[in-house]
Amino acid sequence: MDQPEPAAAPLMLFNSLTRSVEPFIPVHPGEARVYSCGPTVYNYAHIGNMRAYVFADTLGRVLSFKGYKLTHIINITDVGHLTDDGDDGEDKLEKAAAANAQSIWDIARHYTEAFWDDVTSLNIRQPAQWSVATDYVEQMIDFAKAIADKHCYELPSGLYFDVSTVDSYGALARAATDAGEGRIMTVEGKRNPQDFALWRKTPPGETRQMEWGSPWGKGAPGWHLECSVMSEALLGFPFDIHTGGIDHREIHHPNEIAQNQAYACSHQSGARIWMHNNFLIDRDKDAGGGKMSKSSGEFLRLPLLVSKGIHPLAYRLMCLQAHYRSELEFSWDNLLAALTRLKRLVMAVSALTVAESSASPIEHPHLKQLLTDFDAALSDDLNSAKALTVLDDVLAQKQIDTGQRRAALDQMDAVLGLGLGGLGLGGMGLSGLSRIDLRVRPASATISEAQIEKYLSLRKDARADKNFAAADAIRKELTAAGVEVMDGDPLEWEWTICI
RNA sequence: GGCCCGAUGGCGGAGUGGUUACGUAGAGGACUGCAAAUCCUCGCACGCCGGUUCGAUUCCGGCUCGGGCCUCCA
Repeated sequence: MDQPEPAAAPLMLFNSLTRSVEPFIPVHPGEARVYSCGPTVYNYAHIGNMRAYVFADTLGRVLSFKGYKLTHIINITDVGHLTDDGDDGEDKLEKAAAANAQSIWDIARHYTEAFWDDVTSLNIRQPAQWSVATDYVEQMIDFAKAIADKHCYELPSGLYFDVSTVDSYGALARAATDAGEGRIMTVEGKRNPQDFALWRKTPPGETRQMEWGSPWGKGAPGWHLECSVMSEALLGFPFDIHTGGIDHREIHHPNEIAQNQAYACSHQSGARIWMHNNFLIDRDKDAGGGKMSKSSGEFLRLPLLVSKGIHPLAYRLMCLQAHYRSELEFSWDNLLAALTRLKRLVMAVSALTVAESSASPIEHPHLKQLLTDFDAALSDDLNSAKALTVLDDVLAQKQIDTGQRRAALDQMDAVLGLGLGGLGLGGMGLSGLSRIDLRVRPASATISEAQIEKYLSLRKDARADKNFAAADAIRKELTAAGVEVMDGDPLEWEWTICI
């Protein structure tokens, strides 16, 4: 007697525009087109920054899991980001180039590559395209030309967008339209405090490393323009989902929407759904705690975690344990807790041997139910925390055939991206994580692995001779060297992580 | 000053009008020469004060505390 197939849950997503959870209805049937605000490559990304890309990746993986043909764009901002809001502040990249006596293009390339390294480490799938802002300057000029007459005005410092020319400016931010006692810096001649630059002119007598000719003089595009232009060029208006950090909800995305409305001669915002991830919070900061930010000096980068012996996917798991719209507290204890969980997951998964005949399709009714639960959790505005508990549940069903369970886990890990299965790692070509991959050598370690093996071999002999005093002495030495001995474990030893 | 959000066990973090996920830490057990690792089992929480309700951690109001945005930030 066949059970009816459980219906897949409709994908529900929180739309910042309406501040409510809405069904995902693609603009183009069967497709999902997503644009994510990417990094400004004037500095390294800290782990808080990377939360945004873990989130965007999770969204993309869920869309793929639900059967949509995904086109994901992430931009690289290599021009146009100012050090202040006055629209006449220094360009961050120009500033960084000057500080390091390097070409601005070298700076951008260096930090872009560092960012891509982090993306790879976190098993974030490659987007359809990394759109680089400086490749689109001509299109930005064309875009600005198209809206200049009706929506813009020129000042000595540049071309400005008049926010009063579009409907309901700032609706996304839910901000009051009058400036009040806001701290927006004024530029002489701006019509509205919120007006922003589409084009920033190079001040007379100066030359910048990055500047282009335009109808408004030599200069560089404003920051907001690039996302409007690249999202339109690569995805077309309207597209499905625009993502970014929650900080963009107040300024950058409202400005982007205003430009899109002007360009499309429509009240539509360009994207149907705007999604924002919340911040990673670091309470332990000297300055009393708060969100991580690049401008406050020291910050945590992924390679620092790795240098302490923590596998980067532990950070991914830490992100997945929380909802993307919740603030997430960073602490080393937390990260280590995620690392332990990841280690146990990897062990449990690798213990599932696959008999050739028993893999997919999944037929066991309980496993089918668990897959349905997994789908329901993620379809409920990406509840990855709950989805992870379903994954645990699959591992706990010891009475079910291991091949069947392994197949179910592979499907699940295709969405979670934790490198568990090895079969379901869409796009990355990473083979499944093994226990030994998680044994990351800390930078502070001084003992070589060959030495460790030698000690362990000596200890094994001592134990065989029941010379426990000698065995314990060797273990003590290894402990002092940051090596934990584990006799009953096939791995035999592990690095001790010191924070 | 304006706008907005949050408060769940030791820590982190889901969720819910009535049996309160999960992880990690902790306790007990198995295993071990011992320890570790692993496995099994088990405690432990819904900021304060009112209101609505048969019943509130969950809904409403107030309070306290914390955080975010209004500068650059994911």
